[in-house]
Amino acid sequence: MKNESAKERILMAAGPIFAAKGFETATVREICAAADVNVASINYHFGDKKGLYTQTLFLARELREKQVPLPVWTNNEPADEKLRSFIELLLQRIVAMRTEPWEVRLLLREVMHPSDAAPPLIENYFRPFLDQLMSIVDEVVGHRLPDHQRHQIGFSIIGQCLHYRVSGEMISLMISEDEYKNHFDIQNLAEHVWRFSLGGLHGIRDSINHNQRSIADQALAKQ
Amino acid sequence: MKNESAKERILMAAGPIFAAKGFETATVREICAAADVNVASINYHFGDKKGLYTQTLFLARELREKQVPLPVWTNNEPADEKLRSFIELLLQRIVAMRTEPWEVRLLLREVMHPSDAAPPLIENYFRPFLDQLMSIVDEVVGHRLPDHQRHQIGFSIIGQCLHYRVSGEMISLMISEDEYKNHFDIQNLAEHVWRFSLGGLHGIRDSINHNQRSIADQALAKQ
DNA sequence: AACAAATTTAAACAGTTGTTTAATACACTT
DNA sequence: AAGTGTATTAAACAACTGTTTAAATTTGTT
Repeated sequence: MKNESAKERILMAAGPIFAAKGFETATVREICAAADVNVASINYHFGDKKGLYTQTLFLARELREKQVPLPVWTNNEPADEKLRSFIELLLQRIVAMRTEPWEVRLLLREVMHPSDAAPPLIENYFRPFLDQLMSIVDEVVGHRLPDHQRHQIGFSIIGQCLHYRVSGEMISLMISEDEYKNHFDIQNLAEHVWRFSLGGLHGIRDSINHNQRSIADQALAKQ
Repeated sequence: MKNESAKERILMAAGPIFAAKGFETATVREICAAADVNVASINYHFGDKKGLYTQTLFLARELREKQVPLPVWTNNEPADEKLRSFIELLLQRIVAMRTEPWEVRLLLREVMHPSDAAPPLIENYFRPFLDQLMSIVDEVVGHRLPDHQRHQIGFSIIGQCLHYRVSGEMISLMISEDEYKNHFDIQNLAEHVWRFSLGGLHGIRDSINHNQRSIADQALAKQ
């Protein structure tokens, strides 16, 4: 049972607990009990509680990177389909209710309340993710939009997905159990967010083309 | 300075502190110091800390209801414009960074981590809000969609807005200061979310019409 | 086997937590 | 003015917090 070293066991035990309770509410005694080590071990190996938290956060990112690497598509995959699978990946990463690993919960805590450890997390983890999403958006729209608009669109898509995580409990309280079971699983949500976002992107694409050639827009306005 | 009763002062002092720190991290001594009352007063007037929290939560909803009542439009306002102003209201209510009152922060805490006090909050506050949004969606789309789709659309719009609150700090860390100042104020965000969502809704509307008469869809597919 | 360094341990530390107590002060009616 | 119920107070309570100490144990090296 004690194959791993005490330091490793602490690190592994700390993850789920910090993720569930946050830095303040999680206690060192609780973590040490879960790791089956003495209360003094955290201070010996990590200096203090904060040191352990930082190390745990870095470990979470490292593990998550290996678990779900950025997707790579065949070079001629349609942009719409890329967006579809990206959204599904996003939902699966973030919102997967039952099997959600502690790494996700911990990283989400950091998203909502960034600490000093946030910047390296952004550069190595979040920005590449957002970049890939935005490059798909470029493809769907037809060309590269201004930075601020690319960001806004990215956040619109991410925001929709994240909402089912952040407000997930509240949502399940607001709709019937049947509706929740039948229409709010990952597959159905991905389908909806995809269609909704695709409509938004087409609207943007068409409003640009409208300035150049008003054909498409007239057809839209007619019906 | 002590015009109000001790009970009222406690209630007023507790709001901002619970909102800023959450139930666990906020301390009774801190609240009592802010209210300028004895430490025993909370237990005397509210039974225990939890009792005070519940009362504070109800007060927050009550105050917020008066501060920002649901908007009422002229009967012939265009649906698109209703959606526009609803989104702007939503962003103003939720995301207004600087002047954000403690009531909003406290209610948002409850959205993310519902307690036993959540159900009455939903019925009296959140559901009417969602209902109004969905009825606007009905107007834009042209008729009433199935319940699950109405909900999904509502959550797509709310999710986009909420994201700027939930992940606001992280977003400000991810984009340049200039871009943030110039393009991520309430006005610009409302404009974007509106256009993006309108596109999504038009997409849904057109895909329905497609089944009946394929004119609009052909025009879309052509360009 | 013997020494030295690294690790683990039980115990105690000083500080904070929410809550309770019993004495005091206040407001109000009779 | 006396009496009564309400409100406030300082003090102490027991439980818990992160951290430190110094002794005991394990580990690795010569």
